[in-house]
Amino acid sequence: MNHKQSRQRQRLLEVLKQHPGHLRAEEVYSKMKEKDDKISLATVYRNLNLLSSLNQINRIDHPNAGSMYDGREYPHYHLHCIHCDNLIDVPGLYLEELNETVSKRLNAKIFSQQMTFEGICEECLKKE
Amino acid sequence: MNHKQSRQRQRLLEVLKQHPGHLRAEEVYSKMKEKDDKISLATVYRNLNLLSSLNQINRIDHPNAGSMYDGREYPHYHLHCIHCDNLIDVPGLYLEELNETVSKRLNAKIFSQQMTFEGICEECLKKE
DNA sequence: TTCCCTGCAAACTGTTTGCATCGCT
DNA sequence: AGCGATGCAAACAGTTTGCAGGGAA
Repeated sequence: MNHKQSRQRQRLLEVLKQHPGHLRAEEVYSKMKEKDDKISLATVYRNLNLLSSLNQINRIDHPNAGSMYDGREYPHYHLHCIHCDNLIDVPGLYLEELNETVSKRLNAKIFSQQMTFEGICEECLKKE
Repeated sequence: MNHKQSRQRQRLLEVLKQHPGHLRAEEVYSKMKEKDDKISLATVYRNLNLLSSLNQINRIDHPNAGSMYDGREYPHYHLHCIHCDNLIDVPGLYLEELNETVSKRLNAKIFSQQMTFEGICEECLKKE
């Protein structure tokens, strides 16, 4: 399919690139409305889907809250803290090796990957 | 919380242990009904949640179809084929090292992890 | 002018929950 | 007896879709 450039899609991308953390669709939606960008939730979803399928943004499956998105450009993993429910970025260790080894072993083609560690983050460990 | 042993939970675990692939809640439900096990979908969900929080089964977030479960006992990753939409098991390479490095770097405690590669599986590549 | 994009609302899917009852221990 | 587990149906949350109108190329 051929894509046109729309104000909404452009702004949505900016919102994600500028935000340091992770956002769910609803949050992107309200962030854009705060900025006076008229947009509907359906459009947010459509653009999140489009952009992540083009690998321009990352979709992360949050175990308790649907999908979350980030605009990070370098490959990374996530730690999901089962106490505070936050996602924390983790450097993408062994990524090259993993992709190569896996694609060779399975004779598959790999485009991206998503690694989520389940555990307890530093903050929450301190509180215990 | 204290758990009792119930027929339904026991059988549900058997179903998952015996099945070589991955199942979603609805599929577990119908597999159990085929076997004349009376069970409700709500109970399937409750037990899947319980067992996976006890790490007796694995929950995998399927990008297009909610959660899937497997009863595998060895740690492994998954390849999600974007053509046929299947999940394929992948050996859990570098897992020890990853867990150790990540928990040290973030000062976090890690209980489990979930890695999903997005790509095209061997079968589907052949068909192209 | 042509298609893609959008807004709105309705529809859907997967999952959770309240309540009364059942059944381990 | 006591408390967790279950079934049923209703409720929910997140996401998708049909349709008519708007806007890039």
